[in-house]
Amino acid sequence: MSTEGLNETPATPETAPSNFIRDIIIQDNKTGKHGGRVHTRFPPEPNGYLHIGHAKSICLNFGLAKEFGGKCNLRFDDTNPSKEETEYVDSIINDVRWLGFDWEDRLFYASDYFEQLYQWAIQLIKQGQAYVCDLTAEQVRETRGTTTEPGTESPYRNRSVEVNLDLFQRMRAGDFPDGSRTLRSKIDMASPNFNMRDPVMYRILRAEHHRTGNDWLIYPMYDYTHGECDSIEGITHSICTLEFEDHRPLYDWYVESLGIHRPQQIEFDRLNLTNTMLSKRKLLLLVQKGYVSGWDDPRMPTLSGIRRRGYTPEALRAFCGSIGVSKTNGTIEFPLLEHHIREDLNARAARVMAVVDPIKVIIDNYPDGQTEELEAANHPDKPEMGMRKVPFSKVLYIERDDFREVPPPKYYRLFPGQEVRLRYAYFIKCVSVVKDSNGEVTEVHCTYDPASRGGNSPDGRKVKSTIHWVSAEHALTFEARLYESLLLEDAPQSDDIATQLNPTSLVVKANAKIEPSVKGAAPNTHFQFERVGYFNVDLDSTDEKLVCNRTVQLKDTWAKIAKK
RNA sequence: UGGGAGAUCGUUCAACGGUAGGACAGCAGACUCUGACUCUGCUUAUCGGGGUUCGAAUCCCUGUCUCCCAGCCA
Repeated sequence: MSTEGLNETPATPETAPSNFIRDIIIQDNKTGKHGGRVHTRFPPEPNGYLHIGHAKSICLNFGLAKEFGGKCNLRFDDTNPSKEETEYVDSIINDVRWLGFDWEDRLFYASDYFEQLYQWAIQLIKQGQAYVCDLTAEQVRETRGTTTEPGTESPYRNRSVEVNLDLFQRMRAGDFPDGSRTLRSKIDMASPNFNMRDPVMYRILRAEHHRTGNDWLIYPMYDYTHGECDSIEGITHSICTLEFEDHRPLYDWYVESLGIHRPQQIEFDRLNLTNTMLSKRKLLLLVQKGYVSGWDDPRMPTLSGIRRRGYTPEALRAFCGSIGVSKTNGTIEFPLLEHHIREDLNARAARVMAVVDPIKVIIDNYPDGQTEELEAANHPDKPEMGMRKVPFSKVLYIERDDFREVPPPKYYRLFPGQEVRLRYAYFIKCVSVVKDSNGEVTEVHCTYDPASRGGNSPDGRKVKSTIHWVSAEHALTFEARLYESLLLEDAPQSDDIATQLNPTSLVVKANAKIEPSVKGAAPNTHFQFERVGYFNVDLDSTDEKLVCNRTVQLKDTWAKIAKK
């Protein structure tokens, strides 16, 4: 045991907190398995936008490479042109970069290797390990067998090498219609692993590819492609998610049959998060059906959505580092993500006063028409972030929730007879209220103590509460977009997305008020609206109209007390 | 049902035959010009049953439960 941290051992690969993949790499480096090299890759298919689940994989792959002085490639797995688009390629490049990772000059595409893959397919045909099959998709399915029964061999399985070579060449040349033939691996129709029952390597598909256009009429399947791409790039550790465990024997079969460099496939559990969905298919549905405004809707778990919401790459990286890597298949609680964004923003975001749901306060004994400027700190713990001036006058707005005509137990904000502090300003005491015909309070009348200017009374008098405010005359009106989780707390497990959506996932406050100092703030500037939450300036903001997104609420002890 | 993988506080990750620990969440308190932050303390776990061992979360056997697989998707 260490002696009270006297000679603290520096963190080494052996002593730092680890995970099973890191352990494998450490072990491999010890045995010299890959010559001490660490080369990983992040291989998305460009068929949608990246989400937080991908962030876990990105941080893992790039993080491991960085830690061990290795490299990590960005490679697009673009073997199915019917689903892939340049729009997705661009967004993925942008998102990985935003997350803070650099693939240097190693941006690759599976489609870069189409010709090589084709040549290797010919090699497998020549080795008697691949054949052209004329069965239809339906027939292939019917002959695949079941969990308990072996499949039956294709009648085309034993064609001669010459015939196979000719047919395969003609598949490429366009002699046959889509779906009429495939190139299959000759492995084992009786294997308990379905992936080994003569898997399809190539299909005939007349679809325009986002990079190769109409050059190809046949496209390689994932299983045939992935290991070889890894091999070409010299990947040492090919990290993927759990559902590919069953594919590993096939991955190995291809690189071994071809006699090329064999990377090691390692599977880990994909990220699951409560209160949101991380399936590309469902996210696409949300976009298509208009439940959200787009892939970058701030409620979306996509990197572009979460970025617009105000999450930072630093927070996301910290989150990914904290969730660990295993094969357990668990679900992370959303509050852990919120914890990390609060932690990051608490350290960096400038404080500002904004009233999201305003109610008018009139200081009866404050001179009409008078304005003064009060000093406010931009950050309570960071004097280097400076001070700013906040205008004060007779008519103010405070948060509606900060006033109660009849205070509940333990409520110590403003109510008739109660004295509170206006942050950085004065002590005020509520003396009366004005109501409209519905009995709703429209004005709260107070008196202030001029001696308490700046926020403290010379007589040492204490107040229980400090509330935030803006001057009605000086405040900017802005639109506050208040977000909650996309899905209901106890969302029913079903494919019907509509029934799972949280109806209050977005609440727009069009008449929110904010101190004038924020005027002109650039999009994506982060603020803490004191006592309310962390917000950032939305892309929709213009010079005339400020729009802010609530990134995350501040922790709210009062809300818990009030609930009891 | 055949194959593959997994099971440790509420959640998640660690402990790699030698004191079950951290983070988040929760609870209680201190501090506070943010009911924020910070700080202090507390609650709670080795899936069941056998074995091996001086000693088992860890090794062995057995049972149970959960996840993945029968695309010409990735």
